[in-house]
Amino acid sequence: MKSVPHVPICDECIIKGHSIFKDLTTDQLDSVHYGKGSSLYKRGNIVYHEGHRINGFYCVQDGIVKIYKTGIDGKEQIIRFAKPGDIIGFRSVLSKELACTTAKVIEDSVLCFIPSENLFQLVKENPAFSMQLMQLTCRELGEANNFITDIAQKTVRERLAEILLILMDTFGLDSDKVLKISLTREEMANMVGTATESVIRLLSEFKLDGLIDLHGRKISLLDIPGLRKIANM
Amino acid sequence: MKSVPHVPICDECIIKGHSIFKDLTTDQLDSVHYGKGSSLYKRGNIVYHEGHRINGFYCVQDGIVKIYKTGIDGKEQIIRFAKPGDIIGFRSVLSKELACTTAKVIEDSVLCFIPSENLFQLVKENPAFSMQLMQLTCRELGEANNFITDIAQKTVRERLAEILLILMDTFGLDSDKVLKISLTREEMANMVGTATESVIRLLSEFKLDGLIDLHGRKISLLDIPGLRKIANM
DNA sequence: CGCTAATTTGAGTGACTTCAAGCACAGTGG
DNA sequence: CCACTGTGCTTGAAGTCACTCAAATTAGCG
Repeated sequence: MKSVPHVPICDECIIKGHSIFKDLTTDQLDSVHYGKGSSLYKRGNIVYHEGHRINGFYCVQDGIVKIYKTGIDGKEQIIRFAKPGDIIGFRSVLSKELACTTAKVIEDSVLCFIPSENLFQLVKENPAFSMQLMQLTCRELGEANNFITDIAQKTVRERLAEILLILMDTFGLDSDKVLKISLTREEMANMVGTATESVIRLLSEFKLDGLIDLHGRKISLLDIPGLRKIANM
Repeated sequence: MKSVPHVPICDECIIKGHSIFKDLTTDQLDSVHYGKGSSLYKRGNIVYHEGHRINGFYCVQDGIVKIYKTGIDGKEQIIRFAKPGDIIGFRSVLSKELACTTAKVIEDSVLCFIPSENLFQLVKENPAFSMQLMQLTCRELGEANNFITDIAQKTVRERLAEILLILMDTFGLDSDKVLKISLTREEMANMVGTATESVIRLLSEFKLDGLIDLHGRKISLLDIPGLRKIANM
């Protein structure tokens, strides 16, 4: 990572409008802005490491960050992806625990770092901000519970179809119905909780059934209702 | 459920000391106390239903409540158990979503119901309380992430051993090393995310290996290090 | 410098194995 | 007596292993 020539101004940040920061006063937004640092992270950079202490959280200004846990013999379990406007690392800051996940950049990113004290100060003086933060964690918790149920009850095939649809909802499709996020088959396997080979096999099956089309990492979702049916949603 | 003859007084509630309520002023505790209702719930009673709106949350005064989601063809996925001092339903209240889980009493319980407005009021006027609540949800989120990784990567055998240890940590053992919570094999299966038969078979295996002892629903944990080894912890 | 050669990384396949689900049925005990 | 526990047997989904092939990176070198 390296520092960014032009530090993005929170006040002007597109992120402001629809994020947890939307209830901050101009003064509070300024305090975030002046307290923060911004850095450019290249693909592959680690933002923070599982088990390490972090003394602040990050706001994704640009790029995509993969949040994952490392399980048995180093196998990754991807928890979520953070895209512009999302914040990462706040869970560990708030609960005052060590980071329980690793954050790795998968598309060159600009991240703003906001120190813990700043966060705690805002919670103290702005109840609306606290509510936003709480709602965010509660929504994430709800999603985590859904995922637990899926992973425990659905087949790999169902989960893979579901993940494709979730990726579509999160990152969208471009003109040719191609998913706007590029993942390796291994990463997809680490989301679904299966082996890389199984993902490869199932994706070709989906292609054979006319549900999707494959060109390397480009995956086009051709038959969304069909995928939804397989995913049991 | 039926109303309790003697409404437990928050001020005197043992729960107060170690719960999210510990930072409330006497006035605030009073407001919770006078705004709340208490009811006795018998085993099998449903406290709230997945998909329904709930206009408040519950504090478990006594008993055990099972929190679960209903997945494909009605199969339960147990998310957690709530014991005295725990609060349930707050996730949906805070995120202003419909309940994403069902809460069912598995040991006769006394639950205090605290209306949403009351909760929002406290968040507004007591930042320390907000912090407690946030830390609670963040810790739960961390646990959920752990569970996702486990269920995605560990075998049923490993998960079952782990669940036994988690139940020990949560509910403790009595004099004879017997787990202080009584679950059906099906409920254990619904925690682990497996079939009832698999739980039965694995429990007998564990017994054969001298790790546990079985007397109906009474499960004694004989060799905790052994279980920990199997669970990969 | 430019242009192969060498290495790495990811996608894809086939053969084989194994874990665990599902079904059917037999006890059993509150 | 019905819900729960327990057992045997079968089958299938998915994991593992062992490769090939293609593309992308890096290194080597005249």
